[in-house]
Amino acid sequence: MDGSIDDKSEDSPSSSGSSQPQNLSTVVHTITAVPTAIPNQPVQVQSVIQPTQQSVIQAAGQIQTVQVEEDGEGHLVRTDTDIGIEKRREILSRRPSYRKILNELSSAEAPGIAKIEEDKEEEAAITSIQTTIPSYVQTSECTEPSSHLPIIYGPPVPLPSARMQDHSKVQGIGDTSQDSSSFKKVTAGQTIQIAAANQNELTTQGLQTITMTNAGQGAVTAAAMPAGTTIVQYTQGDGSQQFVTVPVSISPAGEVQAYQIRAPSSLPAGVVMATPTGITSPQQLAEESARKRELRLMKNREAARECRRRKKEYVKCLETRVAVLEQQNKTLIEELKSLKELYCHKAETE
DNA sequence: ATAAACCGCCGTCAGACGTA
DNA sequence: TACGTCTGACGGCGGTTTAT
Repeated sequence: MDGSIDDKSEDSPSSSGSSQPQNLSTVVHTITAVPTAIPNQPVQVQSVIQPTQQSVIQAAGQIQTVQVEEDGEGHLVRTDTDIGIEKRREILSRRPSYRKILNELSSAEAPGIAKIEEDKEEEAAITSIQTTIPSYVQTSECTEPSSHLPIIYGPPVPLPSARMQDHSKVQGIGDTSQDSSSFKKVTAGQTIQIAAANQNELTTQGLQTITMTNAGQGAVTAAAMPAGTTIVQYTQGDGSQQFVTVPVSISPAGEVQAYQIRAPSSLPAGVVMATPTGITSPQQLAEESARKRELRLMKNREAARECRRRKKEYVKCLETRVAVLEQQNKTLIEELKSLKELYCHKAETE
């Protein structure tokens, strides 16, 4: 008996994600697993547990050491030991974020597997990849066994340009200079060409045009848009349209007061922020607070979206894990059974 | 056909937590 | 300590299913 229970072929249709199941536990050498959501595609275990092998299973904030030992009589005995009560308390006190959980899963089970990128790395990844890979493709290997893409968590909407964010100041509506102190007045409704420090970068990756449309004049339907706000529409390099709400005061002469449009790193992807200069009146303060609220809501919207996406992925990951563990359990039971039979048969012959 | 139940998604709020 | 982020909870909305 070589410990191999299932001798399925290596190229089963569901084996595309063999790298992922390997990460699930060090106990099982090669497992081909599919989420329970896919029926009639059995989880395959090609090489099963070895005595005295130890694995750490981390899921849903639970840390457990699974120790499998041979008791000297051919019986496999599993003993569970906690990894530090402190640690467990720490985990139970506040559930870690889905990002953290997935990161832990990834790092504990597969050093090679890509982790969920941190925010800074996200931006870098977005710069290089996001514009070419649709967001729905960018998913963890845990949930998409067939995917060999790195885990990249990005916003659903491609960025205008991450590099633009780095430059951080696409400034001076209509102003192509790099001097942030010089802002020019423009007339509402006109199309503005935005320039960056490196024009080539901008035209190939980022913003191309911005059209300022005065929502108050009915040019654009803007429900629940605070008074004085204006929708800034810009066209991305891929031709898709993006909209940003910007508070703008129109002077009697029909001029837009100077605003600095920038994209601070703290903002969600695709969001630029307009900072008014020289606001003093109560009305302007109210507008400013309304703008801040809009911004906050926008960011929270985005955060909620991301949170839900992570949660979904986490749940999928857990489902996969359940499938694998169930199969593992089944295999162990079968192995125990066969060993018992073998033992009994041996005892009879002697 | 239609009302009710169910489900999934979304936006918002509140509170906990992390960080500069 | 102020601010930003994350996430549970809540309610609304639209689509689908089911019973009548």
